[in-house]
Amino acid sequence: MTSDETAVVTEDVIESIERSAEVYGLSRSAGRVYGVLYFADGPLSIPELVEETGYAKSTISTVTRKLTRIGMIHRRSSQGGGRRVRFAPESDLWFVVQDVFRQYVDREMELTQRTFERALDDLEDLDGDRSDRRREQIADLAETYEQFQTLLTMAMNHSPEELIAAIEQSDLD
Amino acid sequence: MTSDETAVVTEDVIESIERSAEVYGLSRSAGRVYGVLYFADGPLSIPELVEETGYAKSTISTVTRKLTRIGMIHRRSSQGGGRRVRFAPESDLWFVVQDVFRQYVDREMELTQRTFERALDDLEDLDGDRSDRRREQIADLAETYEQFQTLLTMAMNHSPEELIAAIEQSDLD
DNA sequence: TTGTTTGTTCAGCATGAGCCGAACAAACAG
DNA sequence: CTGTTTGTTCGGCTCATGCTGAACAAACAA
Repeated sequence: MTSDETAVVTEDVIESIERSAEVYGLSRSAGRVYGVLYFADGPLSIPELVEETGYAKSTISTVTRKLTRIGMIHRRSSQGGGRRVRFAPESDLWFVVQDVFRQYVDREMELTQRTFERALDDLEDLDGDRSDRRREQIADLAETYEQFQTLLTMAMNHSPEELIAAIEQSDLD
Repeated sequence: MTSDETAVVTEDVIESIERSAEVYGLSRSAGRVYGVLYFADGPLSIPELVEETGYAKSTISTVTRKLTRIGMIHRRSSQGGGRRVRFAPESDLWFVVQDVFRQYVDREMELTQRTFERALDDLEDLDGDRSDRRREQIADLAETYEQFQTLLTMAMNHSPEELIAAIEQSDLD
């Protein structure tokens, strides 16, 4: 731990990353680990992360596994041989968001739409004002949901630059 | 509680709404309350919601307050006079999303950007390789974040139809 | 071999959120 | 006024989650 005038400034930014991590459903420790790795001079091992973050070894082990699974950090394993594993941050966060979306949200939305479709099928056979109203209500819900789904799927297949350009372009009309 | 052949089908849809509510950071009970109101024949009072959902009165009171605050349901108060308050669902969910975003996420992101700017200012005065590297790293982060911010802000100022059309249009190039 | 370092797993503790029932306040009906 | 209905607030319970320390396994060094 060498003397470093930039440490204080960096600390503020890492705390900000911590808070953002929490907003997006990760733990504070996960944000801290990512932040430390982001500013590190190279990949860090678990003991080094323990030293830098102050968290227990077990916490670092769990957190690094989770962050690796969602692609926010990467294992630079077997570098220089040995058992020692090192972690490096993924700097393209948009890529991470897209990947997480594809794994979780997308699946959930498809399941929901399937439920709507099945409900509409079941109502097909029924007569009466009530079932007519239900059909309409569920069809409305399904349409809104499908719109969200379409929008998010399209967003996940483009870069932020492309999306911003597309919307700006359409605003010129 | 009259006999209703559509109840079974509706139940599946409400459960689906419950799960979606959880995904977006609300409680299961909040999803249930919204679902019941969505399919109700008119605004419901707290005792009626207790009857329909099975939750305790205190839970309904808390949940309706929260849903009202974020605009997912509305108080149809003082209808027919008296103290009895009734709740109706907001059917335009995109509107709700936009509103919640403006209140919470937007504020959080602006705060984060302010932190980045302050950090860059502080680093201005320092010399040396390390502070040069820090400046670059933080500038990268800030740029990514600003891109997200821009994108989301733009999304919040358009309808889903407009957004989908804009992206589809740009895909034709 | 024996000792050291690295990494994982697991039981236990603390904290926070959701929900409940009870107590309370407010409005109305008789 | 007394009793009933509606709505809010609060203490307490339960469950999930983050974090820890300790025990364990695996690789290396002596």
